[in-house]
Amino acid sequence: MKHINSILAQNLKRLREERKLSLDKVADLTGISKTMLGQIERGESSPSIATVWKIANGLKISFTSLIHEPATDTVVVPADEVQALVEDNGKVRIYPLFPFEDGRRFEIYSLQMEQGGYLSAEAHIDGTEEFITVFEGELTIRISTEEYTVRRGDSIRFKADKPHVYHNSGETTNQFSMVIHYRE
Amino acid sequence: MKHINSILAQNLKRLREERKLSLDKVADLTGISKTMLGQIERGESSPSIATVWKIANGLKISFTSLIHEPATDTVVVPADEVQALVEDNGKVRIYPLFPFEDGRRFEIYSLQMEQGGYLSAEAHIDGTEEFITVFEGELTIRISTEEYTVRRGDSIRFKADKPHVYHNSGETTNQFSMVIHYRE
DNA sequence: TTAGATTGTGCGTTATAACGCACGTAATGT
DNA sequence: ACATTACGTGCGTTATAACGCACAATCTAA
Repeated sequence: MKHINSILAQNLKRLREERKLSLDKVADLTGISKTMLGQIERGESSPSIATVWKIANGLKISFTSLIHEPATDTVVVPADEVQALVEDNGKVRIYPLFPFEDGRRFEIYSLQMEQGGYLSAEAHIDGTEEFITVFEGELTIRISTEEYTVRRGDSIRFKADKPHVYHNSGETTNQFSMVIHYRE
Repeated sequence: MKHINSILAQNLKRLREERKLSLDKVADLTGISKTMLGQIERGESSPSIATVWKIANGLKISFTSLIHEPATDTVVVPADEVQALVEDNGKVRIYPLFPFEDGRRFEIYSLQMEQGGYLSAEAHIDGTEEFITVFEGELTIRISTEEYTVRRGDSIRFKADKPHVYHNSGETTNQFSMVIHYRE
């Protein structure tokens, strides 16, 4: 969600400049105002799919070529650019580091829970597995009736296609990474 | 542009019902209000790409699977569902019948020009060709300095990578089809 | 039957996409 | 030097996406 606008921005700008077209020309070809096109190129706007469709048609290119991420070998995600989701009245902070994207069947989170924090998760889609490594503090996971406690340095893998609960059972704030893998 | 909303609508509804999810559940998974989700499913809204991105992520599916047209063998385009583009103060009406779509390298229009109507077109991208068949009246096309007049039943093919002008040189309203082919 | 929960839709409000217009800058021409 | 054109951005307005709330219909429970 963070990138999609900038991806479109880059693609549109690149495609336009490759063809040496002005914003006016593209506006004429697509039926989208050049003001809007400019804002899209600068990543200042999150256009509707109808607008993107018109642009693709006007430029005679596919929809996907506009939203497809130019294959990069390396991506850096600075900590301060990740906006946390908070749960349990701020006691639990979830950082989505590498969200699910086409091609990959997993996503990676980093989580932080204050002492006593709780987080309950619905059952994921069938066959889904989670891989957790604890870097700080202590974490207790309850899956159905079973309960597992993992501490600093420990890891755990479990099938996440049933409801499960995370709980900071230690005395300090904990921190751990989570990889969620979705079956093909 | 006409369909994109309904394509997304169908895909979303299908994917949701396949998994037996309620709008509330999907709202929870995606962070999009169920009101909006409902409107999208009914084709009443043209969501922003950021919204579509969130839906794709929440449901763990690719962006393209949401906007990809379910392969249909047959498509009917009723005349009254084609909204005309008008030029030359209403003297020229352009009906986009089969717009450019990924996979195909051409698009098909139907045009109608009242007596005396003019329509000038910019140069298309290099290698582009137009195929025109006149079904009613008379049509004169000027490409650079050359001029060609085609009448009912006649056809013409020309390279459209330079500016060209269409003109109804006859005494009655004319009508013709136009196929524009873009080089690979 | 009645009470409770769950589902999808309608309504009013707010946020923002999208537009037309006009301005500042840069490039071009004479 | 000046005028002219072309290009991209800022501003104010309008259209509409997106939200929260609440209602009507359907299903469950007892």
